[in-house]
Amino acid sequence: MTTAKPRVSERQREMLDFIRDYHADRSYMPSIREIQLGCGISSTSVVDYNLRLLERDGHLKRSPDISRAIELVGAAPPRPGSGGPETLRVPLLGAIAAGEPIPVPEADAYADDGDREGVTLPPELTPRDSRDLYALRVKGDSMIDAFVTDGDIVVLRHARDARNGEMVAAWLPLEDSATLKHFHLEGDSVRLMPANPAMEPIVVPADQVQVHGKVVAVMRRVA
Amino acid sequence: MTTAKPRVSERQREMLDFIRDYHADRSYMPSIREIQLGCGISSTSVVDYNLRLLERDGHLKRSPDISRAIELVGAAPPRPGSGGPETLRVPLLGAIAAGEPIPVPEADAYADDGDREGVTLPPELTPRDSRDLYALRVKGDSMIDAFVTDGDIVVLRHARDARNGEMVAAWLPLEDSATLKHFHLEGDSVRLMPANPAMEPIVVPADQVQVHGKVVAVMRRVA
DNA sequence: TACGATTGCGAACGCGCGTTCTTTCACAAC
DNA sequence: GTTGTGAAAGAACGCGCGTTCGCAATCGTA
Repeated sequence: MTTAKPRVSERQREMLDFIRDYHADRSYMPSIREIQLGCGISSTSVVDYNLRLLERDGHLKRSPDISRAIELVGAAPPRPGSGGPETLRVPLLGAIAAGEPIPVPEADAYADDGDREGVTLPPELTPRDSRDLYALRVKGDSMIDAFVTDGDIVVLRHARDARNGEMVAAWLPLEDSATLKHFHLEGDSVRLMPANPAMEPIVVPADQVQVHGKVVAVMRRVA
Repeated sequence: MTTAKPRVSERQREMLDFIRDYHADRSYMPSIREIQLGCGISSTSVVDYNLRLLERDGHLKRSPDISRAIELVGAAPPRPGSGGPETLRVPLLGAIAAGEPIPVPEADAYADDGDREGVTLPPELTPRDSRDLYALRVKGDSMIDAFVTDGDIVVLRHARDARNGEMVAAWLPLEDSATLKHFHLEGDSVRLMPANPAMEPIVVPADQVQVHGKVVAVMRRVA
């Protein structure tokens, strides 16, 4: 445990408990005003103030301007197995490169565990939620400035959307191609940043891009 | 399982998948407009319409007038099992950064397998010769152009020399510090290239540099 | 062909809810 | 004393986002 978590005030402790309980009960998060009411606080700004501190100390994450966008980071859902360092096998579904198609990670890809290619993910690289993971081999240097280069293996989690700045596997239906890019939603259009100064960003209407997954880990074997 | 769940349309299936993935990723729920975008639907009212049907059929629960107030009723999917091919455990000996000392990988470091930190190396990253391996955590961006950045874990094989161009952990006895650099032997002086245009290469006589190991693999966990 | 039900589309409307600005009070530093 | 800082309070402000209403397209049934 490397998370540095200084003093939590009594009030912050109560807020964390409330949020945890609320989220366990419903499965969505409470609003600031609900936290205010649930903890007997007399102003929303106090809730905001303490949430800000809790985020600074790594107890939770917030997405600005989004309703009920609180993520609790501390308590990971209990792993089903014991406690030991387990490795995870994820399917290696193919390659991804600028301008080349990639196979879609279908559900049946997880079903047959046969001789399909795969990579083993060490626990150090395994995210908290280990579902819907798959791996792709990187072709080309479109993400050269994001420390991802030709031949790397990227591990992705299947997702249909992304937050700004995240590295995603983006599918362009019109061109029938997919790339690894940084995702930026700007109004109604999406900008895909190649993270390579030699390459142009791609800007398309938001409905002409489909996110297939977001990168959660990178592995490389140096010659 | 007593839930009566009639026909789910293709679109509803997609929406359920999207919501599930979204909630697994963040821990809050998507808004109607996010579902619209994520599933390629052209109107929010269509999303609302289908959510209404999904709620009627018991696939989820909604709280009216509350943002992102969707509850999935289905059971959480089981975690994928463990079990994989042979992985290799290598000791994580510390950190390496421009201008900071690193501990020397001594032989006894491998001896005690106790509570010293370590990383698990998947077979895909394991070199043919798996002896004398150790790992370091990268501090700083001195190798930013070599696709290695702050926080990465580099796996090295213990070595006292290197060929030109290889990435090595170099020890400078005079400064009592070590760095991750590209190694270049030129006559009887050594040039250590930072692979970062903002940083100056280091040129020193060959007897003032000591190679400690060469990088054989890189691992990174993306936030 | 007619007609209602189903499904989908787009655009307002209006509350939900995060954010910010101003004030206040306690306490420590100088 | 003055100054600075952490904690709290209350009130607006304004975008986020669920909701609703009008209207087209498709389909089943008479």
